[in-house]
Amino acid sequence: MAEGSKIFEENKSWSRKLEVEAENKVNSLKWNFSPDTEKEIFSIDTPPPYTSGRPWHLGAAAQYSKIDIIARSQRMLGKEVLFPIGMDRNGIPVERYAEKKYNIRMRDTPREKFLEICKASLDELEKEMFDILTSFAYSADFDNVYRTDSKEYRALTQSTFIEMWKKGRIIRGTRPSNYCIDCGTTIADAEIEYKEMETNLVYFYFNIKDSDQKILVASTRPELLGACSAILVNPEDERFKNVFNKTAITPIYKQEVKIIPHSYAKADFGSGAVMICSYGDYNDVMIIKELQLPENIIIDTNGKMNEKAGPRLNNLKVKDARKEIVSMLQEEGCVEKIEKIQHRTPMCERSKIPIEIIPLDEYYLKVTDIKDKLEELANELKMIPEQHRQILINWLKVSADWPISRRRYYGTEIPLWYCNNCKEPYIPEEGKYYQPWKDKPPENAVCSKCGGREFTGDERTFDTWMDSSVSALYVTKYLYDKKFYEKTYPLSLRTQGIDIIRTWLNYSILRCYQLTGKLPWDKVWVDGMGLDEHGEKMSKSKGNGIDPTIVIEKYGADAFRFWAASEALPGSNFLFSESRLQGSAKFLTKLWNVARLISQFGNAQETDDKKLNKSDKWIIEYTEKLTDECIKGYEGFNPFIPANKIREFIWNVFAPNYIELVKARAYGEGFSEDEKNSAIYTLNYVLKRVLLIMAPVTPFITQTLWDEIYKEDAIHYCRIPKANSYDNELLLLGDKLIEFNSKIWATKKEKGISLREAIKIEIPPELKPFEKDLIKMHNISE
RNA sequence: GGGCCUAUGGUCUAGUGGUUAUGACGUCUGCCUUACACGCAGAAGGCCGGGAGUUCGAACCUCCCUGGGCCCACCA
Repeated sequence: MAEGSKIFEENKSWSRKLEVEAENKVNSLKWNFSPDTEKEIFSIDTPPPYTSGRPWHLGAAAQYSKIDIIARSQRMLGKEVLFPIGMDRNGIPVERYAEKKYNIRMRDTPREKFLEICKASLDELEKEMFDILTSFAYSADFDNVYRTDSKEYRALTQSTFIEMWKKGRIIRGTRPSNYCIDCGTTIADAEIEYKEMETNLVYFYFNIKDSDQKILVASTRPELLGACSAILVNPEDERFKNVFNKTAITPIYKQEVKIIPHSYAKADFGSGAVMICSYGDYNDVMIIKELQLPENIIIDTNGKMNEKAGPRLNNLKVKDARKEIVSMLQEEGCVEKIEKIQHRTPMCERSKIPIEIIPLDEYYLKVTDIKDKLEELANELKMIPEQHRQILINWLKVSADWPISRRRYYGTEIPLWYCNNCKEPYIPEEGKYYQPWKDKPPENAVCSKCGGREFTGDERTFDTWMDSSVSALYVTKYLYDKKFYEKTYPLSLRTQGIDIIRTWLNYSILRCYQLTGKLPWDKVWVDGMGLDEHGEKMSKSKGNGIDPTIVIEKYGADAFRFWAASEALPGSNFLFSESRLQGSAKFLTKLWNVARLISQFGNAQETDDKKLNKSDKWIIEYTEKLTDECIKGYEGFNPFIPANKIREFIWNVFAPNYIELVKARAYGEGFSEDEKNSAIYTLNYVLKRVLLIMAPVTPFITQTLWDEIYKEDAIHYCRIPKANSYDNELLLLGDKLIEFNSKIWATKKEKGISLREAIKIEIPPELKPFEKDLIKMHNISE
């Protein structure tokens, strides 16, 4: 050990304790970005994590580790890296968090007060997020954190809305919308998830007008009977031929509805006759539109039936109304039977309750008329890995206009006022942050239609994806610094998970393209998801989530990062495994001990190539090859390659085959000063190189060793040297050397003698250049 | 019903036409060899999901089948 090296004397293994000691140095390095650089610019658009606090998702922490490896490696490859960090702070999750924590209800709390509570919650949670990020040395520009709820960010969101409004890309419409009663707002298709649920399929009779015939209808939504506007039967269905186009009378309500032959009705489902109501599901929406049937809305936005549903159902919740109407139908004696079926139900992904389809007046961002262009863009985009492109394309094919208004509080306000006289919307100029629910419009505001000067503000906010989908514009200062923007947009890389392709990726392309006419990035890197040890998605509700901070405390951040990098190729899902994480920690200890050994020889004098021993030349060639492979991995944003290549090199080549080979020479036992120097020089050469190429993956241990042994500047400010070409023949000879070593070890084992005992064995002629080292290494006797 | 992805020793994972098929974890055996027992050395363990085809040659390319995953549509 290096003389006086306390850290090596006291620590035989790498540990979290040593990381914490290094944290100050590693995390105090500054990563500000300068656009006026001579260097090539590399800019990354990373997901601003939602400010949800602990426990953060272990899979997310692993993904951010990989993203950090990408940023660090690009710096060490000589690029000027724009690596911003943002916090996504808008939207329903924090509102729910605040409601739960303080036991309040958003709509019963004064808006101003509610916003304050949300903001305070976010500030607390945000601190936790930063602590986690810095605990694994996330190296974004923390001096310039952006927050999606800041004035500046919201002004950008609003400006982009205003810009699109002016371009005619925003439409207002009363369309049947996905409505979550719990959230009290419209949600987008992308926010819906489906769940198989058991439900009752109720069979009941309608009378046919002016006849004693009946028709049997089956429905899972009998409470919508009052909104029934038609009955469909299949045109091929013989059972119903005699009632085609006749009029049926709804039970209870006694309304007249037509029986229409339509291919949508499937003869083999239920009774073969389906009632169309406004609105039970998407098909009702389609059919009512297609057949121009009347719309009769009997569910209100509070999730209760209204007076049109009749006195017995009025004011009942949907679920209760469903039970009640079944009783009512039974009282009328028209229920045939009730069947239990499995039903795939659309649910709100946040509140996990079934959505209702209710027509509401909302704003939409036009998508349908540019779907072809979007698909073209999706095909132009460079995707890493390529295979995930299809998820985006599939989604684009089915996506519709995007409803962007939300009836919530904690979000970016829709910057619109309405003329008190004629209701015409007034839209302000871009560039400022507007809060129409509490502020008056700009002083000079005049209604463009009637000249009115009195306005009422819109009280709604935007979908949060309206904010996050312009992150690429915010981090390139689209609104605030034209020069900066021109230097950095489009960005080099978008990094994200596979789970937000249909939201973040899709919406970002849509929005940035509409505003700039370009794709926002050159390439998109899409990672898979972190799963638990059984391959199941981790989630709080399932209780299989793992807190990354606990894992990091136990095994260390570098071990965690190394595990994240080495576990699977980017793009693949990866399973959490404590034993493999432990394996990563063991490898770091291996590296630690390699360094401990080398450090005790001190530094060597510079040596020219000719003076190097053959063994030394060999391992240097190997190191060049390794460097080359790692650089290629980094250039492809693939931390898997360097992590695994370095581990293999250290553990299977360098430590057992090279170090053992030259250890005696490094100690100077029976060798000349030149030979000794050659070994020490080479050991340091290789170690130094390994630390450099490994620094992006494991910033703590590499910095610690760098400081301890080389006492130079921060390793993370260094460049990875360009790989030299390497001598393949010498490498092949080295493989023979490795084989020969194994052969000797196996022979000794066979003979039952210990590794240091002498053995008589012939050294193959081709390995003569290594003879002197080999004799010492294996104690080969004459 | 449509689409996409995937299948490699007990587990996880590399490998895109010619390799004794990679590595990790686990297992077994022997070793505290003055860097490391979180270690060292050795070993066992794979008809590369099944079948057919292309090819001089296939884990790798094509087709079919089967299992797993994801997305979309449908399910009154």
